[in-house]
Amino acid sequence: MKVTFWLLDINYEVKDHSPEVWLWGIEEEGRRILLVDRRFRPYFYLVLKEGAESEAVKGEIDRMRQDLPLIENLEPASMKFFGRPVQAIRVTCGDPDLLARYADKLGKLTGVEASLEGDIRFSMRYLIDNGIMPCGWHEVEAEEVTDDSVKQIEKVCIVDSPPRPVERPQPPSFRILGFTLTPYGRMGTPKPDSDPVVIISAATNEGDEVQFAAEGENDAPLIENFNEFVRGFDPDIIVGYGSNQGHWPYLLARAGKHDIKLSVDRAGGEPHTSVYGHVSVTGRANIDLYDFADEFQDVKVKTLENIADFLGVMKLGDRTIIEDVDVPSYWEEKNRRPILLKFGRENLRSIMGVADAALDFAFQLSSLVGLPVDHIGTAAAGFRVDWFLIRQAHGVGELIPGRREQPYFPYEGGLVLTPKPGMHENVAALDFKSMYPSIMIAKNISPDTYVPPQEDVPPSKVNVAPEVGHRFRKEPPGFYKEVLTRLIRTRDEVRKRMRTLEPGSFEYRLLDARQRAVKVITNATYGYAGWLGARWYLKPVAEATAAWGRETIRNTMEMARQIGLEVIYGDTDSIFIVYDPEKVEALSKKVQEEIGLEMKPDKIYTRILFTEAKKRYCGLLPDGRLDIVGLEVIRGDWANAAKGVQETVLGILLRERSPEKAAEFVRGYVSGLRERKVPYRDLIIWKTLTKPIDEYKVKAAHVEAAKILKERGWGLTIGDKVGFVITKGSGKLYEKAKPYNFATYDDIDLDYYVENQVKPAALRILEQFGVTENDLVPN
DNA sequence: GCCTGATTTCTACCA
DNA sequence: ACTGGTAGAAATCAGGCG
Repeated sequence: MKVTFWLLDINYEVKDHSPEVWLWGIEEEGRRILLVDRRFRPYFYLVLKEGAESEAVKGEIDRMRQDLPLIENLEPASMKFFGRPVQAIRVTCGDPDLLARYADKLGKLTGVEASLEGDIRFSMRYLIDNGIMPCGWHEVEAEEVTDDSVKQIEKVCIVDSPPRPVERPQPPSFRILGFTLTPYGRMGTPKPDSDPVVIISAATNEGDEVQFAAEGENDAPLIENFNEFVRGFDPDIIVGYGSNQGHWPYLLARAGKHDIKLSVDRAGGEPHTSVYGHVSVTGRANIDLYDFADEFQDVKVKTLENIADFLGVMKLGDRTIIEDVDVPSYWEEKNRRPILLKFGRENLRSIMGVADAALDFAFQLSSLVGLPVDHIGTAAAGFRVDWFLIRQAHGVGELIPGRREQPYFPYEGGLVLTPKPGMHENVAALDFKSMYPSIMIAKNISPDTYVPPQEDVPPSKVNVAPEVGHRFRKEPPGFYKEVLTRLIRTRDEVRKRMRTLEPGSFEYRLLDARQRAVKVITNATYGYAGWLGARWYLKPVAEATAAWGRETIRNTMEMARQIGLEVIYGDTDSIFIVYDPEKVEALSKKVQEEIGLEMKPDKIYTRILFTEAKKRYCGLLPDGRLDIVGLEVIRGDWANAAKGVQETVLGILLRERSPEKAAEFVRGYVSGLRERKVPYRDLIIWKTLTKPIDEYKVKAAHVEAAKILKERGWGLTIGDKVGFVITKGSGKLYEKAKPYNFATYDDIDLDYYVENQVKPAALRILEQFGVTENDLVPN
């Protein structure tokens, strides 16, 4: 019987050294289905040394068979490795969990140059070899069977033939569950060992909203209730915020305390932490929206409430925020408990709203890269590119390189010009359309086209990178060139189709998510090529790309000058020039003809202000908005007081061109600040802990604040943002830093905020106009 | 021991 | 746990000072 399904999750089981692949999906008719494939075997490749005989190596392997009894098959294979044809033996081994060990052992044989692909996880192997994409539709021949095990699924089938992808206009309708916990700890950050969960809030995309409350401090019943609720609703997708590192592990630990099995998956098991640190709920897609918070670059402190506020899902002004440590005071008081429950519901609504904004992208990224949607969020950018490339390589018979330990040597990157300081009228920022990918395509830069220095190749056959001298064959097209060309073409096609659709329509949204996913992978490829962890790492690739980039921007500036355009600034792939439409048009044309890359105006500024610093400027756009780049205003580690003042100063200067008025404003603000009129929250400074507290070499304000938090029971880890204020006292700054929630307005060192926050931020700009520190002293 | 300028450490940004 | 280039604050070091 033919089954059409949308792939939600995949896992595998090993029974008596024999693997089964389980594909969890949703049928077109909406039934939830499990497809079991018992026909697939894991394997790896042994690449033979030059001149080594396949039969001889087979003989070597045969002599080891008693040690490696699960070898099922040895098959010669003609493959490519970095574009070079190689002879290999494909070794099939029955048990996927032993594959890596077998691959290592056989890699040491005399006739073997390399053992490859033994590190590809079995479920990924299955997807790749069959061309199956998570979050996509497939057809398969399968027989329905009756399944009497504990699986929570409507239909179980045994697969007869490999599934193949098919096109369908839209995904099935999902059942989505959102959840959040309220843990209760009287000693700082709650610890699952001692502190119960007092509320579990859950909602479904069908409009149900429930809250389970603990009985006193006994959370056993609410865990049971949650268990039941999840099973009853049977979600396809589970969303949370911070659920991978926070809620799931906490809930599991609490369930463990009570000997309750948290059986919320579809296979009768429990959630478990798996690759890249995601929590896997078998048969469902567990998605932690926090893993997609990076998509919202404008939000500096990535809390759920800030992201929900940014998206307009739930405004900060309209909601309650209760810190973990304050939970007891709400929970214990009868009349305050409803506020705590309300806080839970608000978080839940935020989660559902953020899910609405982020899930399309997650699905598209998953189906582009080929990683299951529950892994894709936790996989770092480098691994996303890695898996994308693995798919592409497999498609063209390329062997997948392993990761290798290697030393790090830095190389020179993009070119940054010193700006012409001051105010400029009518300036255009021109930039190259995906410069690095375009260069990699144009120069055929790739690990497989690289010609090492000792190799003799006629100069006419290679492109030679400026400054660094690396050579790349012009033909045939390299791996990166092929891949990037396809990506760019795909994105162009998607965007073309979008233009025929109503923005806001279902398909438009889907395609927009698609093109964003393609863009993310395209833009990460250059950085990936220079990343030590990349399977296709080759320093000369990244180094040559950057060198050609510098040459490109230098040549472009020279052309601009020849045409009579004044260059004010430039950074990596952009130049800022005084705008003259005709000359700019001429420049684009010339660049296209002589360099072969596409360059166009990105933004036109009515007026733009540079200081002498690179990477920091502010422009006024025709619609009246300020475009602020690099300055304190858009940094997350300055007090709002300073950021706000700087933004206002920029506004006055660029819109009204009045340094006097700006200085007057600053004086007024400083007076107000000294009179304690600035809200406390505008004095908080946020900084990230980038390493464990005891690894810091110098004493720093945010680290000292973090230590205080830790003493009081806060659990802080790498990546956490610490909010602190500077309090009165003597000595070093770090001695005066206190967590914002452990200080009051009376403790604040207002002088610090005037002298080290507001004034420097304002003067950074106002100095350009001859305004001095004295001019900012209130009369 | 204190002052000062140079250097290091740290974070967050730009492309 | 994608790259290098950069600004800026604060801590810390190193040397001058009889």
